[in-house]
Amino acid sequence: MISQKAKYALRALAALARADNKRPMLIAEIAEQQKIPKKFLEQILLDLKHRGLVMSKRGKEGGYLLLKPAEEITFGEILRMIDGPIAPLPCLSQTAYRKCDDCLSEQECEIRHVFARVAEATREVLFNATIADTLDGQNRAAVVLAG
Amino acid sequence: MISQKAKYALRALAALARADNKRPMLIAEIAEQQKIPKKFLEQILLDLKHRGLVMSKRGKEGGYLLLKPAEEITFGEILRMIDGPIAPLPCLSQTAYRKCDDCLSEQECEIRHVFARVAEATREVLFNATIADTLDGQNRAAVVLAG
DNA sequence: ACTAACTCTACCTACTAGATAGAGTTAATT
DNA sequence: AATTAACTCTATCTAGTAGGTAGAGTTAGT
Repeated sequence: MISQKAKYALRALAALARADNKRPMLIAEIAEQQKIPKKFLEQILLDLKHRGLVMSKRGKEGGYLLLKPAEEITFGEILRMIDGPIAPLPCLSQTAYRKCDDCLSEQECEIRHVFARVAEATREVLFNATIADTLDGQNRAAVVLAG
Repeated sequence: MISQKAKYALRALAALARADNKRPMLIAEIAEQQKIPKKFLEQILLDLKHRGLVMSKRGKEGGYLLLKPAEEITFGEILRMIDGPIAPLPCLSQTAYRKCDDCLSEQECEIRHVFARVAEATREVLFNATIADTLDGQNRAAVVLAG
C-alpha cells in the first residue's frame, strides 16, 4: 500500500494540473477540493516545492503553481520522493540500493529473481504514468493545447 | 518494500521445499541455514501451520514439513498472508476492499486508474511465481520427479 | 522420568504514519 | 506604516507497527 501522504501529493498535483496555471491556487482550496487536512497538505506542498515540482507565492494573491508540465511528472518520481524506493527488496532498489543483511549471495537468493520481475513490472507502469493521466478528456485537451 | 517477516517466510518455505520431505526439518536448522532469528521464525512457522501450508511434529525427531507441493504455493498468497493486501490502494484490494475515506467517487478518483494497472501487473507476477521457482535446476528436477 | 522440540502468550523497543499547533515571515493593499 | 492574507518552519503528539525477545507450557520419543 502506498502512504496516505503519497496519495495526497498525487491528488494535490492533479488539482494543480487541472487549475488555471495563471493564478496560484491556495493550499486551502486544494485541501478543501481534495479533502486533505490543510496543515498536513502544507507540509506536503512545501516538500514538493523544495524538490522543484511546484513554486509558491506568499502573501495576498499567493498560492501554489505547477512548475513542470503535468506530462513530465511521473507517478514513479512522486512515489519515490514520498514513500521511498519502488523496489520490493532493498537489494533491488535503483535509488537506495542496500545489501540484505541476512542474504548470503544475491546470485543465489531464493526470492530475488521473482521480486526483480515485480519491480520491473511496477516501474513500467509508474514511470509511464504522469499527472496528465489524471485529467479527464476535457482538461487533458486543454493542457495539451496550452503546452 | 515487503516486510522482513514475509521475506523470512518465503525463504523458510524455500528451505523446506529443498529439504528431504521424508524427515521433518528443525526450526533451528532452517534458522541457521537462512540466518533467521530462531524465536521469530517459530512464530512465522506456527502461523504458516495454522494456515495449512506446513505441518509440524513435536518432540524428538520433530520439526516442520511442507504440506503442499512447492509448485502450488504462490508468492502472492504468502505475501498476502503476512503483509496483507497486494493492491497499492485499499479500494483496489481483492481480499480487503475498503473505500478510501477521502475519495468522493471511485469512478472519478484521479489516481485509481494508474494504480489499478500497478496492481494488475504485480498480481500477474506474484501469483504465477511459486516456491518451486526458488529451487535451482537440480532441486527443481528432484521435486518434479518426486511430485 | 527425561529431554528434545514445538506451542503459546506476553512483552519490549524503536520507528513511522498521520497528523496538529503555533510562532514567524512575506507581500499586497489601504 | 499598519493590516492582513498567505506561505514557512519547527516542534510536538498519538496510535500503530515492525521486528524481535522471554519464558512457561505441552507433547512425544527413548
